[in-house]
Amino acid sequence: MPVTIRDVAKRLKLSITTVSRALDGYDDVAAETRERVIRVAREMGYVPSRAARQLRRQRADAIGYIIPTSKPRFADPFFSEFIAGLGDEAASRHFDLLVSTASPGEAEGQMYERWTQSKRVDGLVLSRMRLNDWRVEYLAQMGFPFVTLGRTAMPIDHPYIEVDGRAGFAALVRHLAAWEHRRIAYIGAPPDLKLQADRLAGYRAGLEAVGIAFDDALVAEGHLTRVGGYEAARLLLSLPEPPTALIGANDLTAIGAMRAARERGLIVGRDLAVAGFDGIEDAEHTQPPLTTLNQPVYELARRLVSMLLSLLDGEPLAERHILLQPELIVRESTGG
Amino acid sequence: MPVTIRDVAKRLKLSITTVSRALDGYDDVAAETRERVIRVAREMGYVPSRAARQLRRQRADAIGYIIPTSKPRFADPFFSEFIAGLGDEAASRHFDLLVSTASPGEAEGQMYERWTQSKRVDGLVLSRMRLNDWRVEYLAQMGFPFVTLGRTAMPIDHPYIEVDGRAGFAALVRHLAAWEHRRIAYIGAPPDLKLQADRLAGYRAGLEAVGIAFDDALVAEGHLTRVGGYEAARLLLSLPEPPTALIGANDLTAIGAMRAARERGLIVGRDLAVAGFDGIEDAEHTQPPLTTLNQPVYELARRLVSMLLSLLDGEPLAERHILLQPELIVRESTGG
DNA sequence: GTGAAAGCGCTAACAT
DNA sequence: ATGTTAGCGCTTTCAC
Repeated sequence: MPVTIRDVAKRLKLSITTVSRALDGYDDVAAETRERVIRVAREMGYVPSRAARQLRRQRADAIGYIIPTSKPRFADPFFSEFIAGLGDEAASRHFDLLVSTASPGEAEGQMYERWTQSKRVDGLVLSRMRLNDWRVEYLAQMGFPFVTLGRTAMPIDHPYIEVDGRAGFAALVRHLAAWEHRRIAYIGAPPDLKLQADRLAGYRAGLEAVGIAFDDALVAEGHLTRVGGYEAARLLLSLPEPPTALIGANDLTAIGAMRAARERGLIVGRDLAVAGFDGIEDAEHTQPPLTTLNQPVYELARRLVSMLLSLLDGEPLAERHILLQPELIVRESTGG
Repeated sequence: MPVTIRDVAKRLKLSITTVSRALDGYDDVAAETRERVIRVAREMGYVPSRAARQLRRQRADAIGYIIPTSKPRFADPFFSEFIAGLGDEAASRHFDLLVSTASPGEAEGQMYERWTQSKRVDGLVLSRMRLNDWRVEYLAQMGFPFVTLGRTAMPIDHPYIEVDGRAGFAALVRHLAAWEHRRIAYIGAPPDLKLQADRLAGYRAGLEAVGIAFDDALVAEGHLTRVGGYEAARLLLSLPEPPTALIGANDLTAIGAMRAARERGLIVGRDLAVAGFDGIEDAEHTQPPLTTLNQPVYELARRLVSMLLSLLDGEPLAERHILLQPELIVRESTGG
């Protein structure tokens, strides 16, 4: 039913080879022929069959991203923006983006296997890296192309972009200390995540830099969710000596913490400083607006795809490892 | 390099035909043979090539969703949840989900064309329907399978699920009127959207039901975004006779409106009632928590995919048109 | 119950 | 500069 390259060739009284090459812009077809081919192909509404091309070229012209989430409602705006970036960059390079969700666990492994084995995708983008990440091990060992947002703690080399959570949180702690905060709490992420190791290290480094002793009791674990932040903050705020400042591992955590503060009758920005990480749009609209460390998620995503596609094309990467600094955006939630 | 059906056949000393049929569970292979085939195939790590299968069967085993958004940062959690639902249901049925973003306009048309023409996907899911939606026209005319979240105003029949915005907003207005509100404002969506027509109609129907005259001045346009809601609310609240209640076409709009209220020194829930639509998670964490009309986005998405896949399999749909009622969730933002 | 063979639509050696 | 040919890996008649 649909127009094939054969139909076009027949109409033009050319071989399908010539048509194929003309369409792909090879330079061994006469300029005039090429133009005729292109014109007629368009007229006839010819669209190359992806499946045939893939089968022949052994390449899917698609990349994949598996959203790492545990809940059906992965309400983190971070991912929305990330996916938008991935999709836009991929589309602009005529690649498809396959998306799936899988919580870390068995099903996750199956997804990765399915996509890599069946060559449904030519490359993968990973995010929310674990310190010890079997995905990296698996893909590296398979020789399957991938890029990651963030590193692991493993010695396996691969292209990545990382946003410097350590430096960011250290700067944030110094900022809070400059406002006379001495009891600064940290609501972290699950301990197996690289970002948790980094951000916690940054928090500790910041404390040390300003001469505040690290206090175990002021560190809690959230789940990078509003609810996680809320619950952790409730505990921290009910301490005999509650903190005067609260840092969330991400903005959602901080937003949840703000709610806990309000419920205790605290005015955020006056009685309690709160800050997060990510720079999601919500953070501008909270009451009061949230101080945060901004990372350019959309751009990050585009750049990652760009790196991945270079990898696929066998082009050398200008930069294989990119470290970006998050930008401290000070808003009312930390006083002022 | 990868194991093909040929390798498996050779190892088993069977024809590829038999292997293929055994793997697909046909009943004309000896049970014993089938088991051997399946076992050996697994042992050898055989994974069928998608491209080959697609080419042969003329079917992609994939569905597509183009996120309708105008900005790079499509921070609406609605879409996150929707995509999660689409992806999960698709994956559970062994389909891929292709995702792309395109703002309504020319690029959007190209995306739809690309996906339908190249048979990259077997079916499409549409959302955020327009009253007059060329996408529906185009796909219907092409005979391309699709399902939609929401209807259009056109006479073209297709499977859809719709959440009754009209009934929802009518109920919401009645609820507000019961709390003695007489000046109820509505911050709508762009006028070409079906949901806007419905929700506005519901608003008007609600007013009429409780005997409040419709007042043009109390209707503003947002863009279904926080910023849109914020700006519209600023205008409305600076009216000589400002509203005492504010309905946003969605939760983001309402959240933006709450911010505008705070900036004017109004206490939401006491000086001003605010309500939205969607039931996104943010709405539970605002200050105060937001009254909203909840729609089960994740489930909707799964059901839409389920409908679409039935369509692709030529199965008759149990229900071709589904109308669901949103659930009014009353929280503190509307007093109480 | 199993196998031989054709062909999905395309690309890329290898002619000419 | 253009054409011939051989598959890519799979499914599916059609024989046996």
